[in-house]
Amino acid sequence: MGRGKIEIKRIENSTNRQVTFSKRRNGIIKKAREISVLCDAQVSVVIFSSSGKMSEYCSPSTTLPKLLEKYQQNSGKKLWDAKHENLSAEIDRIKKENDNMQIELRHMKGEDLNSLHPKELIPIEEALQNGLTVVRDKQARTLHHGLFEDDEEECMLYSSGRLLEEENKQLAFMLHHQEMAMNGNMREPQIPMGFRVQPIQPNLQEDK
Amino acid sequence: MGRGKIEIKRIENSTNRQVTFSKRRNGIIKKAREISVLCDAQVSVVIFSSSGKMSEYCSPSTTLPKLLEKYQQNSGKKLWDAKHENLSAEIDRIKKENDNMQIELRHMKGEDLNSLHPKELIPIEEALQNGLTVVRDKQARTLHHGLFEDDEEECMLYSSGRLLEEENKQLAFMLHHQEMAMNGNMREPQIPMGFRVQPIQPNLQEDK
DNA sequence: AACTACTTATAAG
DNA sequence: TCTTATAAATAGT
Repeated sequence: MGRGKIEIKRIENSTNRQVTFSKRRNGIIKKAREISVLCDAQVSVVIFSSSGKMSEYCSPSTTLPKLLEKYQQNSGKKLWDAKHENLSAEIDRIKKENDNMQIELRHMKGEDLNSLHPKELIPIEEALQNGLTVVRDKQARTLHHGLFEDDEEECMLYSSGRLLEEENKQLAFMLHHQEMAMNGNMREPQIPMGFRVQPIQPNLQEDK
Repeated sequence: MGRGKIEIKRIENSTNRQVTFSKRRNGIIKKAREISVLCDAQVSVVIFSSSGKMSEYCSPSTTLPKLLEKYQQNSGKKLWDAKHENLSAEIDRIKKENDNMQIELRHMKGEDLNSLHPKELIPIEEALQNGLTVVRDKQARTLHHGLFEDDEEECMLYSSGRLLEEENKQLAFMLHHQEMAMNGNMREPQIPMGFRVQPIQPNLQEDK
């Protein structure tokens, strides 16, 4: 319909193509509107031009999501379930990760240990011992270097902690060795049994 | 376009309406096909008749899901909002939970402690100490009640662990108190300073 | 479902 | 974008 008949094949001239697109797009959307009114139909039209510009029509009696829901029911085709399944799978994956961490954390806190084989306690104990050593070392350093922020509480902590600090370091040192002897190495303790802790005697040194 | 001009309003005669629907639906789908070929466009048409019969067209260069994905990006409208959003929100929630646990776990293992305020080390140390106490208590009980599975290693562990066990319990006890004194309570230690650990002297009891 | 007179859409200018 | 000759769609039969 026009001054000449045209073949239905890609219009090579870009300008012509664009003009024709515009006219025909309007035509289709007009027709969509008409059929929806005349025939009480639900219609959705989505058009992307070759340059990516989008146009749409959806009959006023519905919405695109509703219409697409109906489409799925009617056709049995899945429009977005693939996405949903991906998301669901992702959720499962993360939840599993979560559970594992939760269990590990519980174990570290001494909870739910009954379900464990005695052997499995050993790495947990080691991890705890190691964590404790690191944390205490960190605390000791903080005390040493006065790295506290400037609030009174910490000043008090600092001054009153002075003595305890030295003592604690000794204890930590002793303990560390005692624990190491106790743990993985139950068969051959590495320090003499009669060893005594003598807290107020500040000459024991950390390795350093 | 027909023998007479018609007004664009619902066709009341049901038969006429159905016939017109059929003709116009074909017309729209034909036009959709034409524009997609002529203008290199991506087109989707979904039509439901008033009686619920569905017809569709989708240009061959794409699929409905792809096209709808593009639609969402382009329009910003959510087509499968509810489910999708819920799932995404769920993922975010779990990921956050995950991150928090990960951080806690790292801290328990003595990692990433530098980012913490010295005060924050205290509860961690307490948790570690508590975990250690529980784990060791559990190990001791296991030893006591001979709950080991039947492999040689554990028999050795059992026999050689007997003495160490008692000793360890004492130490754990001492330590626990010492730590408690050191930690949250730096200002008022709860056990005398001169306290001495005397490992081989099995009369100290846990509270029980 | 086919016909066809008429309206409508649109290709080319 | 607007015009218009012509092709195409379609209302009524």
